[in-house]
This record gives sequence, structure tokens and C-alpha cells, in this order.
Amino acid sequence: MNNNYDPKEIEKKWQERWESAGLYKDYSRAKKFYALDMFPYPSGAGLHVGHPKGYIATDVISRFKMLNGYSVLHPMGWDAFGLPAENYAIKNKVHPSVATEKNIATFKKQLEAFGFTYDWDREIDTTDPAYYKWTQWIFLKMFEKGLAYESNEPVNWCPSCKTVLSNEDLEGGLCERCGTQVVQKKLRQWVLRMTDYAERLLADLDSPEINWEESIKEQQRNWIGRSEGAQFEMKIKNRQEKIEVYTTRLDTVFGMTYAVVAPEHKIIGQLKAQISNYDEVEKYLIASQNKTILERTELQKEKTGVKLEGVEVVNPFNDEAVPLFVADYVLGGYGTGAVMAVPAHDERDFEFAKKYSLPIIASISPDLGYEENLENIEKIFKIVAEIDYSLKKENIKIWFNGTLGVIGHYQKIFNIPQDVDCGVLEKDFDNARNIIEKLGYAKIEDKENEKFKVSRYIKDNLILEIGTFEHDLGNNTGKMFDIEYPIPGSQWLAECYRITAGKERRMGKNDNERALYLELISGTGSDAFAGDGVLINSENYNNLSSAEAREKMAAWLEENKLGQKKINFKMRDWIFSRQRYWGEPIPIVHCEKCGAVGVPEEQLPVRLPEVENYEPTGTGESPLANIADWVNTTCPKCGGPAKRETNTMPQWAGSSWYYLRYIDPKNDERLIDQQLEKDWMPVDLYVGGAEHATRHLLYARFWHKFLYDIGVVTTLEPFKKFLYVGLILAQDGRKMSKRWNNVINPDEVIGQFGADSMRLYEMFMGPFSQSISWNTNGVVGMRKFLEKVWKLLLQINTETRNNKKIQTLLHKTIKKVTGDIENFRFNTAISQLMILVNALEKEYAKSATTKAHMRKEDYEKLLLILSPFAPHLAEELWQQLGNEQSIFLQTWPAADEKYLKDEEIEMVVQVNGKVRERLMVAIDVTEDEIKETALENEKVRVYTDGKEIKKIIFVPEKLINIVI
RNA sequence: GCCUUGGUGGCGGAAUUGGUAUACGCGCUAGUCUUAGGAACUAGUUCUCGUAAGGGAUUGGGAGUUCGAGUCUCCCCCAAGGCACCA
Repeated sequence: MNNNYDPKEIEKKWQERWESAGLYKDYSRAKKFYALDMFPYPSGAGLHVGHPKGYIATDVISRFKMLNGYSVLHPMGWDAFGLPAENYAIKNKVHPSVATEKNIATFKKQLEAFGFTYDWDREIDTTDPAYYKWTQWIFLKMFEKGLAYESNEPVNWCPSCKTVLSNEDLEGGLCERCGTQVVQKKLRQWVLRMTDYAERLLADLDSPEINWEESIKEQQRNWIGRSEGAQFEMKIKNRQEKIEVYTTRLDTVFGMTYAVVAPEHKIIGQLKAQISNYDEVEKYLIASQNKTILERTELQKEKTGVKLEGVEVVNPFNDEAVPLFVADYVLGGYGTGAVMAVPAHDERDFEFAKKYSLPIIASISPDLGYEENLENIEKIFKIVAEIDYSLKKENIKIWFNGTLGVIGHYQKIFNIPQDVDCGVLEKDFDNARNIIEKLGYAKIEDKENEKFKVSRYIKDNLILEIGTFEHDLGNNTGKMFDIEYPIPGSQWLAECYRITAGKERRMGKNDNERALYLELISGTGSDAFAGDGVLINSENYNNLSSAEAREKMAAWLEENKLGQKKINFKMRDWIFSRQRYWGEPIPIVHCEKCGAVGVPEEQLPVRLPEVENYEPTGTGESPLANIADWVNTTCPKCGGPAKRETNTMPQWAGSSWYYLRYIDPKNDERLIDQQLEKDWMPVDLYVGGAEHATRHLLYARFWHKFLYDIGVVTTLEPFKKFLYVGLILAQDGRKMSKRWNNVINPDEVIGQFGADSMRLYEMFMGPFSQSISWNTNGVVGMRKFLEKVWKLLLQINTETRNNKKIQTLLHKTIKKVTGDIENFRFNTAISQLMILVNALEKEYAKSATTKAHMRKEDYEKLLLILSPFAPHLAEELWQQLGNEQSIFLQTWPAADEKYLKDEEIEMVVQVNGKVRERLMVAIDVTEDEIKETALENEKVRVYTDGKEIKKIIFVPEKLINIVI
């Protein structure tokens, strides 16, 4: 062998041999595994070290699965439509495909250096007409099924990119690509009816076909934003017109004190004549129209609005008329664009009501017995009011039972002077006693009695105790003499107020609600109570729970034909057209007679024509509109003159189904062969960035479900397991970016340390989904490790005998590495490999006393379990051992149970849970034996001598704990 | 504000069901070898008291359950990511 490990030489050699032998293209095995990477957008900048992290992981899994007898499908391709290539084309007047082709070549070269198991025969490029033919085909099918429609609603328009954006493309009201303020513009658009699938997209997140991280699922749920509520109509007083409102809190309807419509609402125009202050209203409408989304949502959130003077709406539940406002805190695009306002139970309405001095009526009580306790609450207010604080002020302490809360709120509501001491009796007796004793307020002389008393207050929760205490903090004695006001039902207040002495603490969730509510009824409030509870002030619905009331009220609405239950989604239909050049043409022809007509299937693909100028027109049409040759065509239906659709598809189109095409990339007849689809779907492992959690993953799921409905695919979900890659940050902790000049280029790392070291390092950095800073020194560590493996080859000797200790460690390592790879815990798998190699090195290479040599079969096993991470080195050493066949055609070793147990173990001796001694004992030592040894041990006796041994706990193979 | 995930040495991070906290890697310290620098190798490295033997403390903070808690329960704090006037 060569004396030195030279990764450059062996990596190149093996990549070529694997490729020419078609090593990864054996699809004939019984078990299948589909490992998928999110295909990259081939940018001009090339790869940085963060890119390959996910690819390395799928490659490790792919190689591992191959060794376990799977046929593995592991493809790669290019998501090549997109703005950067187009912008480059605008600037340099070259066709975007030119830059794209060049970038793809660079990316491919960079990827090949890692030695990935990609089957390049299945390479996909979304800009290839043979590929986008099927993207267009899917659109056509959606069009046929009525899922693609034209709309003229106002849409998000980016003035800089000169294109429409979907809601998913916005970041806080800004264009996510260029950061420009998005404006609302009315434009004809193609829209996909994704909301038809909202219910399924949500429900199937919990199906067994999806095994994803909770956080990703949660993001999708959030985005879909399902809400269950009711929609009903309210008459305008003395008029025929009505407005419809949507609410999720129908149970609070008796608390409605006004109603609000969004500025866009049509009722404003309809009632123009009735609105006596229309000038003012119009001013407001204009002002809010000029507000950007940013101003409307992000800034201050100071609510504004104008009352529509002369207009009132009637609450159908109690026939009471309430004023109507226009305010931009109500969104035109969600629900009906109109709401009933219940300031007592909605934060936003509350804020608005306070600003415009509107009445606040509570109609929900926290479920704590408000009605029954009303009288008692009044009593409490009275009693507290009667305390004469001028007497012995320093000795008055007001105690509440409960566990925590805010004294300030309490003092405010009951008008207690700031310098009066307020405290708490904890609900939990031990806590209460601790606090009393610690603060020295009462020395508990008569423990039994005290316990009784305290626990009586606390556990029965019957008494709001207002007591005074004489105490002497100096010697920690004192006397508690009670002025007791036993008030039945004060439990309610105790629940509302939990006050802790001595510490400044913020209120917990429940305390918040209760405190807010109490403020509300006492008129000192600063916020609304928004939780569920029991109805009050609600006529014959009183005393119902919120949930019951919602049911009954909805039923009543339906009976009276005023409204019904309604489910709303935050998710909107997918605005699917872009006014740009570099995208798939939408396969539609507009005919004057027949309207929008789909291009016949056999005429697909509709090719992207050559243009002179790639610049977007800015008029809401794409550059394609300027090419008369292409635009003017005949109607496929009637043969008359027609014009082609000039909008193109968004970048997300091609990536919404690409995973299917890899399975059957060259099929010209069908999108995918039915049998092959059954053989390979679903994707077993999908790895990519978490930033795609709500867009790409949602779009792909939507298309997949559609393809399921039309019989193209047979699985309900495309991706069985999704794993997100944690970012690799720069050494300075920031994101890698040209701007910070902190980008690490993988080519350089590979050039210096080799692909195997790089692969190993990225897998070793930490938990796979976590963001971690790059540290080139870490790669050095991996290189050293591989050097050790390399040098161990010298220690092999066929004549040597079995070494029990090494056997045990080897089989433990096999077991751990196997389990860790299966669970994507690559970092700990590598740690374990290092432990093994360090031990082998110590045992064989460095031991001066023993002349032992390593067994060849042990070394082979090591190479096998290392091979997914460091394939080139493993293959090279495998061959140097004299094997002819590739290591990746071997079988993954199994951990032999008989080697897994140590003969001797270290048994820990604890005294009262503290480690005092460690003893080497046989693994099968009995409890009695170890007890005897432990109790006689000198170090142990230091702690146990003269003490009574209460108990001894024995945990086999672990420890013995002596309790004294 | 809401949701999700997390908080362990100087740093990245380990720790099946509650059972030896700090594995593995980086960095650091000392030594060997080198003309020197670097590399390589050897030993050490949670903190703290102590010359040492040895003791004490420690998994964001506080309390609880337990013979025993990084792990379980309650409360609080902080960080990252997502959502956010969605009625």
C-alpha cells in the first residue's frame, strides 16, 4: 500500500469506477428506498458548504440502504426557472437558458466531487420542454376540472419585479425577493383553487402517511389557518340592506356594542345617501387605500375608524341597534369583510371601544361561578374598603389564598394604599408554610394547629383571609392574629387573584385571564377577557358554556334563516400567473367566441418562444405579449382567431411534482408509468430546507392530491418522511453571504482535506436539523481520524486470535451506528466510530507490550460501517485488503448479541445518591455479594460508620445506593 | 401576543426506560521531536477550595416528587424559528 493517505487520488479513482460500473443503478432488488433531495436552483454563485449538508445525509442513507439490500433511487436535478437567470438575461441580452446551462454544469461538477450516489441518467431540468410539457399537462387537467380559473380580484403586485406575487411570496407585506413594498392591483390572473383542498391538506397532516417533525406540520397548520365559526346577517335599521358578519365567537354576541366593516366593503357605497358624514368617511377610505400593507398591519396598531352616522345595524339575537363603523383593522379579504364588535371579549374591539368611548358589555364569565358569587364579591369589595389602614399600618398584611398573581392589580382594584403589605397563602401547604416561615411572619409554634388553619384556608379554598400580623423579623418570631372574614364563595376571587409575596413575578396565562376579567367587572380594566367561559347577560342563553352556546345559537340562526356555521381558511387560492418571461407558458388560448380554451394535450408542450427583450413590460403582461407570431393563433375549439395566454407559471410550478418524474424521466406518453409509480412512491426520505415548509411542501402536497384524484398517483401523500437541514452558519455566527465575505467554498475544503473528511465533518457537526457555525478546524479532526483508519491497515495479521474486549466494542459500535443512521443521528454514529478507532489504535498500533495484531475480519467490519460516511477511503482500503468486488455490494454487518455484554463492569456505590466509590465486578454479581463488598469498603465506611442503614437500592449492572 | 423547538464546559455537542453528567471533536496547557515556525506525537483539561491527598458545587432560575432528577410535575426567565389586526 501507499504509506500516505492521499484523498485526491483515491477519490477521483473511485468516482470514475463507480460511475462506469453503474454501481447505483441496480433497481432489481426486492426492497426499494426512494431518497430525495430538494433540487437546487442553479445560481451563478455555485454551491457553498451549506448546500451539500442535506445531500450528504441522503447519500449516507442511500449507501446504508444499498448495503442493507435495497434498490435505492437517489436522483438529482435542477429547478432552473427563476428570476436571477432572467435578470441576468435582461442585463446581458443573452437567453436565460445560456446562463442556466452554464450554472448547471458548475453545480454538477461541484456535486460530483462529493462522490454522491446520484443516478445521472435520471437528471431533470424544469426548463426542458420535455419536462415542462408535463407541468403544463397538470395545469390543463386542473383547468378541465375547474381548479384553474381566471380572476380579476386585486392581487399583490411588486413594482420592482413587475409581477404578481402569491400570498406565500410575501414577507410582512414586502416582496420576499427584492424587499419592495407590495401594492394591491387589479389584474386578470390565473388562480388555482387550492382552498378546495384545504381541509384535506390539513387533515392528512395527521395521517400515518406523514411522519414529519411537529414544527413543520405546525407551520403548515398555521398557514392553512382553519377556523370554525358562524356567519350571519344583520339588518340595517329601517332599511332593506343587510351586512353579513363572520365570527368564531358567536357565544359573545350579546356583548356586541357596535359593528365594523372594512374600508373596501360595498355597503358603504350602497348607503352613501344615508351616511350623514359621508365626506369624513370618504376621506378615511382614501387615506386607508393609500396606506401600505405595512402601515396597516405592522406599525403601532393604533386603531382608527369612522362612525357611519345615520346608520345602525340590528343584532338579531336581541333586536338591539348598534352603531356601524368603518375601520381598517377589519380586513376586506377575510371572512365577509365585516365583523360584530364585542369589546369585552376581543382585544382589538376593546382597544377600539376605549378609543371611541363605546360601551363595553361583558357577556362571558370565566367559568368560576360569577353568577353565584356576585353577592360575595360585592361583600369582599366592601370589607376591603372598610379596612382602616391608618391603624397600625405597618402591621397590616393582607393575605390571599392562591398561588401567584400581581399585587399591583390587586391594590389598584381594591384601593389599597401602596405601602400596605400584601401577600399570598400558597395553595400548596408546604409552599405556604415555607413562605410564612422564610419571611418570618409567623413562627409556627403550634404546628398541628397551624397546619390545620393554613390548610383550611388553602385546601378548602373557602376563606379570603384578611389578617394582620405582628412580626419580628429579627428573631424570627411573631404572632399571627387573625381578623377573619370567612366568606363562602371567595374561592372565586382566590382563583381570580393569586398573589405572591416578596417577589416580582409576572402573571401566568390563567392568572392573566382572571385578572383581566376582574378588572373588567370592576371597571378598572386595561384589556379584554378573550377566553371561553359561561354566558352572562345573554338572556335565555345564560349559564350555558361557550361551546354549548355556540351550538345553540348557530342552530337558532339556521332555523331563522339568518345564518349558519361556517369554516374559514387563512390560506387563499394560489395566484398562479407571473408577468415574466422565464417560466412555463400557461397552455391556454383565448378565443373571442369560446373564451379561455385549453391547448389540446397533443400540442403540448407550448414552447417558450425566443424574444428580443426579456424586460417585463410592467403593464401586467409578460414580454411574451410582444411576439405577435407566437401570440396570434387559432382557437382549438372553433378554429377562429385567438390569442395565446402570455402569462407564465410561478417558479414553484416545476418543483411541485418533480419527484414523480425522476421515477420515469424519459416517458413521452405519460407523466409517469403506473407500475413504476406503484413501485417507487412514496418518497421514503425527503431532505431539504425548513424555509420551504409552507410553500413548496404545501404546493407539492396540493398537486399530489390532485394527481391522486385523477388517478395518476396512488398515494395520498408524496413524502413519507421529511427531514429539514439545519443551516451551516459562517464562523462568525452569521449567515454565509457574499455581503459579509464569509462564504466557505466546498471545492476548497475538498481540495485541502478531501471529500470524505468534508462529508464526515458536516455529518458530525451536531444534530442534523440544527443550525451550527462552520469551523474549518473541525474538518482537520475528521482528516486525522481517517488517517488513523488508514494506518490501522498496517496492523492486520491473519494469524492473530480473537480479542474479547475489542470484539465487544466492535459489536457495540455496529449496533450503535446502525441505529443512529436509521434515526438520522449521524453525529453520534461518527463519535462511536471514533471511539472504536481510538481503541483499536491503542490496542494494536501503540501497545508496546502486546504483540497482538488486528483481525482482518474486524477491520472489514469497521470499513463497512464507516463506508456510508467516507465511501472513497472505505472502498480503497477494502480493495487493498484484496477484495475485488466493491464494498457497496457487500452486506451490512449485524451486531452479534453474544459479544455485546462486557464480562466485567464498573459498579457505582452511592451513599444517599452520591457517588462514593466505583468497583470492578463481574457482570453477573448478585445483590448480596455486592452489598457485602460495598459495606466493607473503606471509602464507603467513611460515610456509613455509625449511621443506621435504612435501605439499599440495587440496580443490576449499574449501581448500588446505600440510604442512611 | 400566539404556536413550535430548544437552554448542559472556553466552543460544536453526548447522555435507552429516572441510575456514574460533561462521551466524541475543536480549542487550550505542558512535554517530546524540530535551526526556527508549523505539523506530528504523549499527557492533562467542567468550575471551585487545597502544595497534595481529598473535599465541595454544577445541566437557564425557583419549588416539588424520588433512595436517586439534565431526564418527571408546577411556576418563572431567556434564545431561535414560524404566525400575527384572520374576528
